[in-house]
Amino acid sequence: MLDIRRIREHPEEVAAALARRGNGPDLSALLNTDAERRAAAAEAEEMKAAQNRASKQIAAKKGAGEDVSEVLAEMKAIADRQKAAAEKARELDGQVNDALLSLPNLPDADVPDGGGEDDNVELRRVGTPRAFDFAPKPHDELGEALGLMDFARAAKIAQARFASYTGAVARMERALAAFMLDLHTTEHGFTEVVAPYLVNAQAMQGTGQLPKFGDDLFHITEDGLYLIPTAEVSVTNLFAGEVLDGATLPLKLAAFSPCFRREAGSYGKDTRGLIRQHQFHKVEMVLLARPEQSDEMLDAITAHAETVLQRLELPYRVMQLCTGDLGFSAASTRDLEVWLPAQDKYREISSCSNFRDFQARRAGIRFKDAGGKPQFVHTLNGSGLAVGRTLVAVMENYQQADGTIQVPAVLQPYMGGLKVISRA
RNA sequence: GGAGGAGUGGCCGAGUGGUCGAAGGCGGCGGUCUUGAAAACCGUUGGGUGAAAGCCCCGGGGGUUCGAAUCCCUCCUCCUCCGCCA
Repeated sequence: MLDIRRIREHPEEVAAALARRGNGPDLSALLNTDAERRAAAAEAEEMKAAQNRASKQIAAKKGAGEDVSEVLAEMKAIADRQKAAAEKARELDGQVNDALLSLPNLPDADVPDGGGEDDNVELRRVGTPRAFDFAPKPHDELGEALGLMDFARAAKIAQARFASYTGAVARMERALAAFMLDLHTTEHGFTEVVAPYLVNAQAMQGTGQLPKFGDDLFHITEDGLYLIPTAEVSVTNLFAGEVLDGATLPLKLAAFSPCFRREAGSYGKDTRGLIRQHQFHKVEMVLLARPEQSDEMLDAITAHAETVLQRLELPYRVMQLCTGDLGFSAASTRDLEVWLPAQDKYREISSCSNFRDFQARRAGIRFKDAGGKPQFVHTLNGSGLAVGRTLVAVMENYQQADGTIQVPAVLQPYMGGLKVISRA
């Protein structure tokens, strides 16, 4: 959430930054409500102060055995006015808060302007797509031909956009997750975390999924819980409402989790295979940092995610998202796109973002140095990586003419030394 | 799921309607003393908002009252017992 003071003090600057995302909102209504709110709050406070003063008087008089009936009658009137003013202030406060919760983060100044995906800027390309001497097949065809992937049965017990896989392919999913977690925890200094896969509405609001994007979430109304669309939600909100010791920052956490997305509005997109599923696994890196650390940390997590692809020897490119493609909560985002030979293009496999104090403000995550005032942390996160999509990339890039799949060297120790996946 | 108990400052803990943002202790910080340390003693020690005065915060929310940490409702969390269960 944006700082209301910043909006109040530099409205043109905030409006201009928001406009860079496309159809910028009109802030004048918010500013008017905020002004009314402050006036109402001031009045309520004045009234409350009078009430408090008189209240002490009553206590003192009573203590001295004096008659208080006159003051009491006066107080009743003040109390009524106080309540009315407080009620008005509270309502306006709610309105301001609702408006703030619906405003997206301001893009960083160096984020390129653009209307959407096509305006993203390629920062670098690493690795060379392999030259096939046969037509590479999509992963779902490969998996079904090997008898190790089953979309029909998954749809039978759930619905479309769910998958089931078996044997060596299932094991590779586990191997990938284990490899990623081991890499981040042993080489990149992350602490592994397991956190809830179902969270409450407040957590979803903390990281920015609610109130605006409830349609993208699976919601268990009976219990008031939501299935997480990413471990970012659980892990970031673990620290909601806390004041952290500044010396412990940056806090670097890595979590493996299933992710659940309703994919509302993506009908007809990526309907085949594992690319766009309602349920998938992801290893997520989450960082809580001091403000001055966050730029460097965004570079770092991007590099950590790239390391996974490099170790797997998968070709990829790094994209700087433009203002029009930036997520609601992010100030700056870099996507990693892996080469998928069957699609003949690069596809997103990781998204690394700096949220600055946007999420911290919503979730109330602060830090304090010895003797200092608490201030908001900066939050960052990055996929390291989306496991399902990594499986897709491995299968497609490592496929052989006979439909078998080589196991990347780095995964072989995680798969009992298996070198090639062939028909079960 | 049923029955009961409990949530107060970094921690422990007092406070059952009035001058209580809250005794006392521990811990932290500063000081006195000491060659230094310990002990002792003195002082200090939460957060939000605001230019300030002030206002708000005793698990969350709501209510009663002129006035709530204290009374009522509701939700959450934890503990004990029973039931069920990976």
